[in-house]
Amino acid sequence: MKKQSYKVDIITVANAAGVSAATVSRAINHPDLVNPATRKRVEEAIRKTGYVRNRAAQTMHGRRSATLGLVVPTVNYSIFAELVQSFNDTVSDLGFTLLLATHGYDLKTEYLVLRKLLEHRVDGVALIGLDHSEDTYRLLASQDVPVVAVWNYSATSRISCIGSDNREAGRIAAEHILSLGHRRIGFIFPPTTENDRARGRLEAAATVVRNAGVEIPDAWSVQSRYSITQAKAVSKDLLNQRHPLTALICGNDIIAQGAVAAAMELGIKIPQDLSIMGIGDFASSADMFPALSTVRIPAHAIGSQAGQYLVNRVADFDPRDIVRLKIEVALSPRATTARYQGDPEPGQFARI
Amino acid sequence: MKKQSYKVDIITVANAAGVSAATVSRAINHPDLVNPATRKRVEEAIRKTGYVRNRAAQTMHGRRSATLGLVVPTVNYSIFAELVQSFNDTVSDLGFTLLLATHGYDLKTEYLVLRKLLEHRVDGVALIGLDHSEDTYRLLASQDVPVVAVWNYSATSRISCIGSDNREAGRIAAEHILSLGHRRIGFIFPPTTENDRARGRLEAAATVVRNAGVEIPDAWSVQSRYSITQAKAVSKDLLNQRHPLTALICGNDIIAQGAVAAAMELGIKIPQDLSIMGIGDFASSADMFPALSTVRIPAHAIGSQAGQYLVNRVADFDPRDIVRLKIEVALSPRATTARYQGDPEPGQFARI
DNA sequence: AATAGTATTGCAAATGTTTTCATTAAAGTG
DNA sequence: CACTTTAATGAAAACATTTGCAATACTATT
Repeated sequence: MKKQSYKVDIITVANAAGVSAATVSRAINHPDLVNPATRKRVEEAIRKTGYVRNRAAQTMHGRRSATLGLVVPTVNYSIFAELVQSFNDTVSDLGFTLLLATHGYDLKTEYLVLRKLLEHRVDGVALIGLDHSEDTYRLLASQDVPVVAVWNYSATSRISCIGSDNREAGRIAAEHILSLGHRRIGFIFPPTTENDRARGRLEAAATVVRNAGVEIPDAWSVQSRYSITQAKAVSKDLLNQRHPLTALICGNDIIAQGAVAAAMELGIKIPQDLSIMGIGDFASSADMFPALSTVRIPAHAIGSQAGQYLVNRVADFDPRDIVRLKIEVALSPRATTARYQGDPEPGQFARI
Repeated sequence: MKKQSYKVDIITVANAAGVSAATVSRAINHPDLVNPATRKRVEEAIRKTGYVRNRAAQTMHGRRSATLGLVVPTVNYSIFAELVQSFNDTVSDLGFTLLLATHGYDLKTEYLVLRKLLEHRVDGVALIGLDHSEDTYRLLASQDVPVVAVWNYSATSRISCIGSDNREAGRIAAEHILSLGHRRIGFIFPPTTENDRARGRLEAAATVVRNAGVEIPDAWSVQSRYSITQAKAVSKDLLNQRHPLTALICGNDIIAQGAVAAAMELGIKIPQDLSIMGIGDFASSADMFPALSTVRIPAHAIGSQAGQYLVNRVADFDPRDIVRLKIEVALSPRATTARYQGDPEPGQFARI
């Protein structure tokens, strides 16, 4: 009885319950509008027929699709994974299903996947960061779908944004290293084109360092993609050249983890011989050994706030204006950074 | 011109191109059926009007929804993240969009999110493992939607499956440890209820160890959820009790990473004082320090094979019978395991 | 030049809901 | 008891597309 092999639609249910399709629809979407006794009968009929309602039809009618789109560069590694999880948890509890798309750090691809999400008539969409192609911004404007840029905060964003100030994160990382007395500082960052997160962090960190009168030789600033394997290789390379580095500022925790592994493999003592600073504070950073010093960017809070905002926008609780929410970052000094023990007199950068 | 504020549908495009809606539809879905010149005009009209086609209408018509559902326990931490990524990459290239849902290791929730995916009329759906509620199996059968169980292989699965044999993974991990001469072995595994992956691994590992004549005191076998923080705490606890353990077999790499961090923090030398074995081989395992010995489960291959299979099933290229594909696991001995140096004469377990 | 075949297009039906409007029944109200 | 509300339901239109069928215009074939 339960295994209806052929299409069971709302009319099948209506017949089974001895009511009209309209009543079945109401029993599902506006239970308070139908007589409790009737409702019971409908529910029973749904159970018996094995009916699964068709959201496509609902969507087509102009009602909500009950989906939200989320576009991230990648879901590999922890950063965005954590964000995806909290975003999903939040919107899922509120009745939405997640349409996920990734673009592998390519903004042209981002435009294409965004289009696909809009074809599915997502009720709202979240993107990572504020670096997007002009096509992307135009498309979003033309569809006027609720949208939010997640991860980055900017006071001048073209669209609503919920996230942290990456320049601040970079600044804090650099100030921490400087305040420990380091003057010979290496930088390992991801490519900064089409990536405002990394760009903001690097620019701010480098500026702080230079403003403190500390030079950054070109050879001490290298690039690594978002991959622990590559980060480790790049770090090994850098450290093998025996530059007199005493500290390393990394663009994110994954790179920092690679740098830590590289240093340990080379027998460099952390933090005695080399301080390593990350940015991000991923799930594993606090629990690795030695525990990673980093700047905490609260991915969980960001994801859940973004989800909440989007749901509110869909329900039209929130205003249609641009909203900008800044989630504060915080220094998390742990075991991979320590005061420089060498020649410069300690406290020399106390003014920072 | 480009920013059509109000609804632009297929008819708007048809008018703009001076053709019928049917022709526009064909130009999009069956380009070969329409005159090249007309097609050009239609494409131009689409561009000009800013038309974004409505998949809901298409879905409703009974055509493909062009979405695939993926249900995972969680996307936090690397395991499933890696799988999600490769699955998504594969199906995305083939024109599908991913509907993602998570259930937090709760099978009742899994049923509910699966239902939501089916409401959206996904063209196919992938679940993790083979432990599912009876309701779930019934629902899948009644909807006869292409489905595949990912991650686990079982010769007797009720539905198609693509994955590795977790018992084999557990066996290999245990054999590796035994072959190194260890006899005092601790176990840290996740809860095994509603989780056939963990259960298979633990049962097989324990069986191998016992069959070798090695006892496993209850106190040496502890549980930890899938969290590096908890794993580290649990490991510290276990190691602090000063059981004379010489090796630890962990249910997955996350737990193993926590165990490694715990041991290092306690000043226990790895692998000299303690060997630690993981299962999974996540992205970071090879590049952490010391590099983690583990059993490789090729998440990337599994995800991409599963995606490919599902797409084929949707296109009806694959047979409708149950397909079972076994992805081989492999020992990845690295730096966290070493031959036991103590009292038992080496080679004592050579017969294993 | 007539015929058959093929390529291209349009018309209209069909898809599964939701919702407006109308209708009926039941319940208050004076 | 006649009259007005209120509650509960149904009929049918609307949503945006796809596709079977039919019609038309070409192209080849004899």
